[in-house]
Amino acid sequence: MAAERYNAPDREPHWQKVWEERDCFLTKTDPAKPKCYVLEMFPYPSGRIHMGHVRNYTMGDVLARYKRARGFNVLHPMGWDAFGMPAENAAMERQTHPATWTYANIDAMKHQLKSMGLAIDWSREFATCNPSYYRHQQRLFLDMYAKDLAYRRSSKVNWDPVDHTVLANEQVIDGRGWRSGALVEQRERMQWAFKITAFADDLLEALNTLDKWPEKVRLMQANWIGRSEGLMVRWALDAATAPKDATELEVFTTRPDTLYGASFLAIAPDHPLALAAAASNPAVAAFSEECRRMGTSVAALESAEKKGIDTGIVAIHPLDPTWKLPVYVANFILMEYGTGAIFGCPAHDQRDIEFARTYGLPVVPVVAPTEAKARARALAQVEAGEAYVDDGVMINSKALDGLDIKAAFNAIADRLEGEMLAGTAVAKRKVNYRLRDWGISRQRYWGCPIPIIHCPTCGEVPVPVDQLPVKLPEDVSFVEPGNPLDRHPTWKHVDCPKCGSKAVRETDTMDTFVDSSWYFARFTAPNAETPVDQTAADYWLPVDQYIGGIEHAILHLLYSRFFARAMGETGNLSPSLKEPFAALFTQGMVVHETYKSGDGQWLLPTDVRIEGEGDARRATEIGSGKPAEIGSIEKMSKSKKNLVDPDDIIQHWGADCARWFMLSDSPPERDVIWTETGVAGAGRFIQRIWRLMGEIEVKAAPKDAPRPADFGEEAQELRRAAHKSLDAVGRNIEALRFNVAVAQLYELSNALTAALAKQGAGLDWALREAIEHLVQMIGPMMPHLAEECWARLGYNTLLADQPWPQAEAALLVDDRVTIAVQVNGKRRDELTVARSASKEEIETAALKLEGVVRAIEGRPVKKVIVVPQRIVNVVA
RNA sequence: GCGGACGUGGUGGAACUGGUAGACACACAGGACUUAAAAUCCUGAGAUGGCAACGUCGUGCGGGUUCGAGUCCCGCCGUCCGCACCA
Repeated sequence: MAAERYNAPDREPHWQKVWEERDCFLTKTDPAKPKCYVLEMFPYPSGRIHMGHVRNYTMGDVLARYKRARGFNVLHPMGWDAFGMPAENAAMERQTHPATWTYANIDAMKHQLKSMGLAIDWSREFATCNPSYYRHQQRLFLDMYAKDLAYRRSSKVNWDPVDHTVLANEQVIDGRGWRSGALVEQRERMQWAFKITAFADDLLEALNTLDKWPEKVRLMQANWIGRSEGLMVRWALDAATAPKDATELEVFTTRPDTLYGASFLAIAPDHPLALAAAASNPAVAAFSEECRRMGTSVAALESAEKKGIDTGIVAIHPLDPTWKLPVYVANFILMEYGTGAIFGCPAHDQRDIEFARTYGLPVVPVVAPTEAKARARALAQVEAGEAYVDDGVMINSKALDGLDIKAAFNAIADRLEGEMLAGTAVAKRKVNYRLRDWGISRQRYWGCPIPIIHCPTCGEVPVPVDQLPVKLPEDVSFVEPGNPLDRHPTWKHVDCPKCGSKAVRETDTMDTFVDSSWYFARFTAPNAETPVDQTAADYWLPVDQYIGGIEHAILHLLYSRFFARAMGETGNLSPSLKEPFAALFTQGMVVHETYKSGDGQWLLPTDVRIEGEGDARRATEIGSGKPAEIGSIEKMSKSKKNLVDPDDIIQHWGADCARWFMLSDSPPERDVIWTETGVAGAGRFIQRIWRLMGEIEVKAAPKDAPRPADFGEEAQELRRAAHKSLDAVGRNIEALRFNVAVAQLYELSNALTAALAKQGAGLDWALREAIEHLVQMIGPMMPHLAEECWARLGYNTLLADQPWPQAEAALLVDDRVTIAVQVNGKRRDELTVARSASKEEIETAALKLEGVVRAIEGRPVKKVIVVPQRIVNVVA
């Protein structure tokens, strides 16, 4: 027999062609069949797929193919998240039009994805930058506008004063514009927003129903929504110190119980009171100006050194009119949260205590544990500059002393709700959310136009539905910074649809997160005349398994959940749907070693040669022959050049090899380290299967041979191994534990290899059965190889159309089990008994074991714990 | 800064609901085949002591609960992710 190697790069295109010619993966809406909608987050068309895509789409593909084999009508589509900044950057750098660049990238990436052999229904493909998609998105916007779910309000942007353009947070580096280098300013602008806060409670509550989502994602979303119950408290301002017309300051607090520990008030730099103070106080104005230069990123604001400035304004404590507190402007107070003002209680808030110590403000503990020692410790901790944030009872709080914090909260709230300031209650209980409305305005060209016309007489006028889509003009230039739509000579000038007078189009486009917030629904009927086809959506939704990166844990997923609700409210989706993704899986990243040349330049893995092992491992720069430095393992990125091109891998090893490696070893939710040796190992396994096929052809029973009446022990053993794999691999694929499924397939191959050397009744039949099962189980993971093997086994059907084989229950349980026997918790021996052995039988046998007798050393046996089929523990 | 996760041999990892830690793979070492190499096949291996039988230690660190802890609880350390205009 010729030991020919399996030539993947030669065979893979063949099977891809066969699948395509036979329309294998085209899906029809068919209510008669059970459905399964498998979706991976669609890619941004950057130009080339990367290993992260390979991993993501392989996982989805395994599940999609497996579910097909299990008899489901599987929807597994693919599209392009095609709007976004990189296309505009490319346009500026290379003088290409964003559309040209994007569509060329889509072509290239589609070609690459096809070479992976994915079981995708390509007839449903769409790109979000195509008017045939965004026209429906504009429709959704108008529907939301009609329901007041889309509205305009003033909000902040990063303004580059040199380029006269709005910058994304990632374009602000150390407070400066990435191109101009100018100090960035915060500016207010009228901007469009979606009213996601209208659903805050529902978005939070419904997290409980998402039992197939990772706990951590639900937690992150819950924290992001940030529901808190607190009190709005109005503080009177000392008229002698306050700016004209400013008589009070309203503060939101979740800890009114600590009011007696207050030592200052702090407001955001853009709080109206701060602006008023700045008008007459140059120092405050200068400080506020400095804060504005921090940009709009919360991370930057909050990790900056805590700073503030005393405005000179004095507030009067709501519980004691003689108690006066200073009002500061502070850089860590956010206008977006609560009222943009807080009262500082240093003893019980870490930020406040740091602030108080910097500015010499009093620190008075008002909560402490009851128990003396714990109280002393808590007070010492506060003394040392660390806030006490745990539970306790009130101290230094007059009438509240001795109450627990919850009772104190209520006592204060009740009292202040009853007291009056300028005719209305001083305080009011309030549920507050951290979640803010979703600002969708972008001052960019390459996005979905917002279908609104601004008329000097009629105001905001929606573009009539029959005039959609509002298409992006094609004749634009990117030589100057700023939004090309804004400076376009004709596009924005239109007549008002209502009164016919001269008006202008909205030139803001939508955040690209809008595009990706409803694409899952569009896939169910990608050519429908309405955004969504009810019948198709009702059948297919929700997505049964959604797979993507953890970096989308909050925004994209929360926005999609919001869209499902908003579309329900506007009649675009069934209101009963609510949750778009029934199950979510977040996969880890693909990481790789980094390399640097002697002069500190990053090197591509293909530019270095690695020699040696362990500590003796050395890298050499191939071009120059000079030694290179081996750096840390990091997420694959262009900047660090630690990239591996999927094309190279597929051309050299084949798609199956890349797929198999992506599935083996690392658990899918964790990072996987891409290594050359790992790919080579996967390549070896492919050849091993191929050789196994050759040997089996000689020794196995022919196709369709009748099942023997009796199996010898060897045959029985192999059959048990095969059927156990069948059961376990199926369960592990369903649970997306691909690495474990892979290990089980290795074990079955080992068992097959071992069985080949044996003889026994029925073994030839068992070999045939086992190899067929192995090939079928490999099918979802390495579909090309599996088809090739299937044909070689004598079938002229497609493996892709075969049902998953049924495991025989009788072969799944062994009648004898080996259990460990411990003495005082340490394993000393083991015992093989009948599965059905009773506790007493096991105990008797265990106590006789040589290892057990030795370990007991003649001591009396105090107790014997027997867990049948598991363990025995002798306590002596 | 805030929020969230993760940590097991030389390496990636496995271990069902607290029940034999290290399955499976990579790398390594020895052997077989070969003129030789590659490929392939067989064998070995957590660390440590011992010729061996066998013992001791061992799941980031320090405590705790339990007959029994990688798994549960408390406190640390380290690494990574998100923070609203990157997608």
